[in-house]
Amino acid sequence: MAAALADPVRRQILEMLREQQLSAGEIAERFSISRPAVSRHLRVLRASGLVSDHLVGRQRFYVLDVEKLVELMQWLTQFVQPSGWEHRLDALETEVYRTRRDRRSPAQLDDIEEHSA
Amino acid sequence: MAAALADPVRRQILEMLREQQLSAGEIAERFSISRPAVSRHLRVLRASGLVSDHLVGRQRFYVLDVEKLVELMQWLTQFVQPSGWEHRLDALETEVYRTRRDRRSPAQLDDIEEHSA
DNA sequence: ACAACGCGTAACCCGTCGGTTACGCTTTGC
DNA sequence: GCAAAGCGTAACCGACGGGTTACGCGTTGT
Repeated sequence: MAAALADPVRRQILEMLREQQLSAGEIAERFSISRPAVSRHLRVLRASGLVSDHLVGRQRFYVLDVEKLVELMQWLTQFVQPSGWEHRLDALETEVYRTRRDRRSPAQLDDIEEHSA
Repeated sequence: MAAALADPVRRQILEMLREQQLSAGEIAERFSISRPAVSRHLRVLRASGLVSDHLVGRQRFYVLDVEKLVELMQWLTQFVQPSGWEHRLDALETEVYRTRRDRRSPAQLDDIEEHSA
């Protein structure tokens, strides 16, 4: 998963998806690289579980899935632990779902089962 | 910097340094890969500012430098922000020094000034 | 002074990554 | 039904990453 964050393009994609869900095309047109190149970055993000996708007609929409980012955050706490953080991290999960609610639409949650990276 | 965290060996090294400073040899002997290989991982960590090093005779000791990890943490907050976190992040810097205090060795804190990667 | 130690660097090999163009499949619209 | 749109995949290629062995340089100890 950490490897997925190594690439600046992929990090930028995640930042885009922070505000709203986007189709593959919408994402691609914001980069100067070719569309297939972006498509593969999206595949990596998908495989690592950082984003979810769902099809709407001929478009594929991507949605940020913060769960893995929370894991990263938790890993980081072993190095940096401001007082009172541990409990906050427990509460994270709940907060996450609230944030996620109004992003995705019909949304199958199956993709959350994929484990790789 | 994110690229430096992509490799599992390097992440593991950071975890080792969390408890105590270690010499290059001490680090290397905990891996099954060759010493030069570890040495290069250390170079990457050094270049990205994740660790500091200081020489003692013919040994080179490595010390964790959490600053860049704090930056990562801050980047992550744009995706995950439990209520009340923003202020805690401001207080992070101070906490960092406390954590670092009781590592064995004289421990110069100058390394926090180094900016790279 | 000299052998051994601790560590970094160089040269090399090979797998992976990230870019490109060409292509194919499904959906949309006329 | 057919052309165009929207994406993904395949094949190819240069660059990079991480492993190895060989080597060099400074430090330590006798």
